[in-house]
Amino acid sequence: MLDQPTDVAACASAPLAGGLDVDAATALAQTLKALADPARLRLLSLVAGSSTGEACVCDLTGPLGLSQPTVSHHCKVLVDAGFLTREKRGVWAYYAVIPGALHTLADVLGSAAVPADGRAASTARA
Amino acid sequence: MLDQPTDVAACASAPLAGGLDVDAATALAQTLKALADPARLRLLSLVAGSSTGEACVCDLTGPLGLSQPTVSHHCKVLVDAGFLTREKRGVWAYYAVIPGALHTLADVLGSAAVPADGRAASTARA
DNA sequence: CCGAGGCATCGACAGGCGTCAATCTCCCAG
DNA sequence: CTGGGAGATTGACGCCTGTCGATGCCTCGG
Repeated sequence: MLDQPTDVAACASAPLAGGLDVDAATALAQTLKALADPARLRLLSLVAGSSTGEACVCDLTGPLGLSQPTVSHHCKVLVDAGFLTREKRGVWAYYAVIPGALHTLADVLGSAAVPADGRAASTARA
Repeated sequence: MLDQPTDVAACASAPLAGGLDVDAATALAQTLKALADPARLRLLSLVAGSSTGEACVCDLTGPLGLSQPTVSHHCKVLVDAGFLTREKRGVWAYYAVIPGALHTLADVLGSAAVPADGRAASTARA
């Protein structure tokens, strides 16, 4: 299978123009970047696994082994990325996972995972 | 480094011990971090959308607008994360997406995203 | 009204990561 | 055997980010 001597221009001829455009890739990367952190993954898991489905910052600092400002920062990132909701009740701020947020992301990744043969991915709108 | 929880027992009684453990979270975060980059997302998309399902580095530098070392670096990251395969044929190195890699990741995220009603993913499924 | 406590914000620091220029290695063509 | 080209590696630089201590805000209890 090494018979493309004349077609050596394969490297330069294929336009390869498909795929996500720059801003779509940037947006998806930012969403993924919000999850690409052990502390935030564990934080999400703790909140999701809570008996009431929500947790305040002081509940998370212990299990996570992080300081209160750091936990607050991670919560803000996850809220900003659309994975958590923040509800201030009295002195405490309760965070809860947004149902379907992770599933939506999983669906985007799964739909992009069908290369099949006819360039299925392309612009897989979010 | 690892501090010992002094058991402040602040506001809630729930110990919140569930969730992913540290190493699982770290591993998943590392996989996600490999995808959390616009250049790598577009690279994957370009390779997956290629007519032959594979592409060499010199095919990617143009569409990505990145230098050859940078593209090679991103390819290495994706190969290391289990999203791409590398096959050296002659002078060129052809990269192809591993079928099911993205789907597996999507499945992990999706399964963790089903809190159903109470606690869901991870441990303690009663 | 005043003290206490939870949380967000600020400033600072260290580490990681993306990027490129320069260089090296390897393989093929002649 | 020699030249050329593709790709990987190295070193350096700058930006981004995770982390913490200190501090301010805001709400509740007394």
